[in-house]
Amino acid sequence: MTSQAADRPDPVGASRRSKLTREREQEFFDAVIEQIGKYGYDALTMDGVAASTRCSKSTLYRQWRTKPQFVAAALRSRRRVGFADIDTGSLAEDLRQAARAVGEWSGRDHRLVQALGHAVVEDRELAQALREALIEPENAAIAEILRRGVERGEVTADHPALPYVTAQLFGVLRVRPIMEGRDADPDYLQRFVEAAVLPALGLD
Amino acid sequence: MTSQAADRPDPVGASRRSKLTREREQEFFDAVIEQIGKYGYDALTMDGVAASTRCSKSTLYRQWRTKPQFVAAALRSRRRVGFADIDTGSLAEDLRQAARAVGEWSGRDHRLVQALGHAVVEDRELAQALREALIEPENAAIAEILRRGVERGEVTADHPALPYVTAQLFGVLRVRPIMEGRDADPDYLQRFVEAAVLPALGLD
DNA sequence: GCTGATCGATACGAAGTCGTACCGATACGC
DNA sequence: GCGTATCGGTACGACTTCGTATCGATCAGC
Repeated sequence: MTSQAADRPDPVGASRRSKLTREREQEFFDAVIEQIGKYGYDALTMDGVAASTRCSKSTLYRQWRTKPQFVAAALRSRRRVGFADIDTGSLAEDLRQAARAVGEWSGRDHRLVQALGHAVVEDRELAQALREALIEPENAAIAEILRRGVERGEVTADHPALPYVTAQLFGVLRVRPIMEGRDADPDYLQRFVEAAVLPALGLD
Repeated sequence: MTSQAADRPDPVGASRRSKLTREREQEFFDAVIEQIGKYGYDALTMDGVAASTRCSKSTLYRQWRTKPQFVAAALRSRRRVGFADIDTGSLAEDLRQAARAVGEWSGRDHRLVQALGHAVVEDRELAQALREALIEPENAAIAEILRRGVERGEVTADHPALPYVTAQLFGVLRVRPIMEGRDADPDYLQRFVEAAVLPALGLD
């Protein structure tokens, strides 16, 4: 156990002895995420990130060897669950709130998934980072909501519609912009849950 | 009316007096579609198309001014409906068959939509071509199936789940590869229709 | 047939990108 | 404090791509 204390500016990678603070590092990652969401993975340039964050490319390439590895790191940095704390005691209400949460908070993230859609085919590390950072947490959050519903006896554990709830939710989220040219806002998603998801589950 | 008869090799653009036959033109388009589906829009290169079809870039740039216009033309060339002829007399059965058809035939096309997802944000013409060529026909085919169901009185015209059927179908189609790492094959889609779509419509 | 435009092939300029190398200046570790 | 590694800045080489230009060969139209 080294004397590497905790009241200093919290350098990244204690073993690497980098001068970058975690806040600084997060600036890089935010820039990456923003660029990709706006212009796509291919349009993301290391020069661009360096310029917009006023760091040098040397720094980026010192910390992360290549562009895909850099992006993967940025993705991992935002691993978090947006609606894991939903627990109203009613499956129907949980799903309604989840729908709203997905619509509000996934606006940027689903753009990210869309933008990375083809890049991940070619880079295994990128694909795994994407799954860990965005896909799995969402998956797990919905699964947890459903699990509690089953536990309370609101639906049977082998209800045929159960395995499709997550796909339904994120499916319409991603398809509406293409089909109708409008983003899937919270209202739309809640109406969808009300009209299609709950009835399929035999609720409401 | 000129003597420009019809027993000749059918040149492209009668007014342009091009020497390219329609078959030759279609070869270009096929190469474009294949490249995009495999490697994405950004990875598609004019040089690549020229090389793989053994034509010269001069030819491509003579006929289509820029890369987006070229791609848009290629998209328009494959405007067609894959399952417009489904009409079993039963809404439930129509939807089951549509699900299978979507799974079989959309394998390539939905890859295309995915690959073009971000490119269309920046090019208006490309976006419109994509809509006309792929989105609208699919939309219309499902709408027609639903319309007949309403006509036969199998569902009411204002059934709340009605507006979401198309989005659901294409939603899970596009999301399953990301969520589960597996393509949405015909079996999967039919199970989904059976378990979620039909119950939501009050059928079956 | 003759004329002229289009074809395929190739070379080229301009622009942009990745990743490396070099450079003082600064801040850390001892 | 002093050495040293990392920082930001920039220049660079190799490469790729778009779109244009050039050039002989070939095919259409009259």
